[in-house]
Amino acid sequence: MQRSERLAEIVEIVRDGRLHLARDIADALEVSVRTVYRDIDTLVASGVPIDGERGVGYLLREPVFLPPMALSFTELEALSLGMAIVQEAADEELQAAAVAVMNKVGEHASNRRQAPKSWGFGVYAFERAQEGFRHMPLIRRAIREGLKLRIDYRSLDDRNSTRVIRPLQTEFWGRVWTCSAWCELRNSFRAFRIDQMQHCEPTGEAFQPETGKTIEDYLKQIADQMDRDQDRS
Amino acid sequence: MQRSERLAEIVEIVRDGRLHLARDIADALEVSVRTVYRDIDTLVASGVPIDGERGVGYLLREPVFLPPMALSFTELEALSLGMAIVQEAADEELQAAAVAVMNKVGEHASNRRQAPKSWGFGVYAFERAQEGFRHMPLIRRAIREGLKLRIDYRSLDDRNSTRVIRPLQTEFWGRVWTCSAWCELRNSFRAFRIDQMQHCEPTGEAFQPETGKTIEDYLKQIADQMDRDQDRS
DNA sequence: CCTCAACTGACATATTGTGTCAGTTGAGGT
DNA sequence: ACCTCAACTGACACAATATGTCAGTTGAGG
Repeated sequence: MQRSERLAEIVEIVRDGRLHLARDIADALEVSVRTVYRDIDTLVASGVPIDGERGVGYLLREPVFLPPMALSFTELEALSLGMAIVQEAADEELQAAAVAVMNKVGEHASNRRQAPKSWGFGVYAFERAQEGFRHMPLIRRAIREGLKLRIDYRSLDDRNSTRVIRPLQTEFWGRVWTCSAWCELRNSFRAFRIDQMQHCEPTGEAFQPETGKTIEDYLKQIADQMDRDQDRS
Repeated sequence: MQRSERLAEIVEIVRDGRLHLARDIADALEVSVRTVYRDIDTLVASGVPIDGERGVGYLLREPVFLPPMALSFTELEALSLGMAIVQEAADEELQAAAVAVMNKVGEHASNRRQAPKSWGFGVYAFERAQEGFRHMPLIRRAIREGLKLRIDYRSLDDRNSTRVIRPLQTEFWGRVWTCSAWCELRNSFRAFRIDQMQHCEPTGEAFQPETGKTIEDYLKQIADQMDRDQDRS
């Protein structure tokens, strides 16, 4: 195995977010431990955020690494359009992320002669409702990490309630965002408009995927319901 | 200079879309020509689409290369959301490109333990109007390559006309797409709804950016107009 | 103060990369 | 048909780099 391949392999191994001992990595790649130390040095020197702790092991910090990646022009256009829309249609955190993505991609794509300066897209007419985005970063984090949320919700017919939910997915409907969740008050799936949440905070409790209460179950339930509706008509 | 750095350098050099001789590359990197041939072998072997032609030189084919890139979770979410929207809201060519982008990113992002299987986004409620997308791939190509287009257009008050335009940018309005262009019939900027174009074909003529007729001029004109409107009120 | 595992330095050895040289090949021009 | 150009290939000696072994040091946690 080539050195360069091995470096990529180490990133792959460490990327699962768990602890890894230099010894295990060395065994997996069939090289000596010393070589692993040297390789990790090289990786860290070229910017890969690997943390090593004495007596503990190695861990990759947050970022996900994309290997050198070939995107065609059309794919770059899709990317550029998508990021333009996100900049109009989502909360500030995602807006900033979209800008960051375009910067990372752009700085390398733009030093080609044949590449146009402007990517030829404009995106308008998404009504900005900044208020409605207020809770989105928290909700996204809760979905990622499996955290229960307590929300004060005002339904469309103006009834207020406080519930604990297990957030599963957010949906974008062109203008408004909803969050689908397992509702512990009703003991079933519910979709909540994010702009109708008066308040939203983590309960401090985490939840594990549980049969019957996962996003897959929810999507299946919706699909079944659609089938039944069609049978009726 | 390290071999790995040098390989990256060669990609940088060749990326400008012009011809390069192995000799020139060798001079620029202060290595022998033989080494350049070997390096280019290596690059081609790892998938970089460099074309060499005997007696001519080297050329990089279409793709743009992104270097190993670190994306944070939030940036990945922005990407994922954007691609999901593009899959709903654009023509088939862009849809396919969006899928391809997610596949490229996904195959590397998804073998992390902490990464959720679903990225927690759903996108709905973009009315698909496949007919309206018919001319989009051609228009995008025309914008990229600076090609004049002849269109049969039906305006919203049902008047038909045939014009030659210099397409500058496409805009997405949530439901419909428009194309802003310099109209050679009216000798001024016009925006056309792409779904209202009955027919659309390249004239075969190309155009160069020309003072007063570029996308920058157009955007500036719109900005000026907005200022005037505000003064009036 | 003991253990664990990350880390460092030194040195011989194995592997890989590089330049030089001497060719071959294919396309385009004369 | 022949020439030129520049991509390409193979071989070989030599230079640079990577690797394993060994013998340490360091910092955190028990």
